[in-house]
Amino acid sequence: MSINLQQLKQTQLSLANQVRLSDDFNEPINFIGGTDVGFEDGGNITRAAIVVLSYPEFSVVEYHVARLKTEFPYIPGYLSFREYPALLAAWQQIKQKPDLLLVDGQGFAHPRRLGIASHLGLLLDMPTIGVAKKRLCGQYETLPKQAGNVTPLLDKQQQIGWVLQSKNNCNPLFISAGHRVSQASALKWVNLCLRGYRLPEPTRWADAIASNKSLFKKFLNEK
DNA sequence: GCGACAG
DNA sequence: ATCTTGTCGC
Repeated sequence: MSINLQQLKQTQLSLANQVRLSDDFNEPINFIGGTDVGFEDGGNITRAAIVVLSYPEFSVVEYHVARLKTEFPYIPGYLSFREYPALLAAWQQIKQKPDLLLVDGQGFAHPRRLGIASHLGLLLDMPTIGVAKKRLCGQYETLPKQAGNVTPLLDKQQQIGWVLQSKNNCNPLFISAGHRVSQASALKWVNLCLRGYRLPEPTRWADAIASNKSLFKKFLNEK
C-alpha cells in the first residue's frame, strides 16, 4: 500500500477551507489542554499525550497517554497524518474537555495552511493553537534574544503566524492559529501560559508526561 | 536543478 | 521524533 501525496495534498486544501480563524471559544477560560507526541521502538509505536490544566492555576486536572502502531511516515508538510490517530485515541479518554487546546506543531503556518493544530482542531471541532519549536515555512526578521520579543511570520505577502522569544537566550517558538482562534488570540494565550520556561505550561506538561520526564515523575510522587 | 523541510 | 554525557552560559 503506497502513499499518494497528491491525494493527501487535495485533502489538506479541502480541509483548509473549513478552518476558521476567528475567535470561537468559551470565556473565561477555565481549562487549557496541551498535546505532545513521541515514538517508541524505533518509530513503530506512536505515543500521544494530552493533558488538561486548570486556568489560571495550571494544576494538572487530567491526562491520558495513547499508544498506537505507527501507520504513516514522517513527511514534512504531512505530519498530521502520522500523528493524529494516536491523538484522537488519547482525546477519547479525556472527560474534562478543555476550552482551548495547544498543539505541538504548526497551525496555519503551513504550506497549505493546514498544520497539525488546524487539522486536529477540525477533527475535534475544538479551538486550537499551534506551538512549534521550529519553522516549517515562512520568513521572519531576526529578533532580540530578550524574552517577550515578537515578530510576524510571513509567507507570500501574508502573515501566517508569529515568532515569539518566550524565554531569554532560547530559540524562539513559532505560534500560529489552529482552528476557531484568531492569530491575535493565539499569541495572547500562549503568552498567558508562559511561566518562566520556553514552553507554555500545557505543552510543557504534555511533553513531560509523554516522555516521563522529571517534572512528571515529581508530580506523581507528590500525589 | 538546488536547497529547505513541524515531529 | 530518537540515540545520549558532559558542559558552557544565563
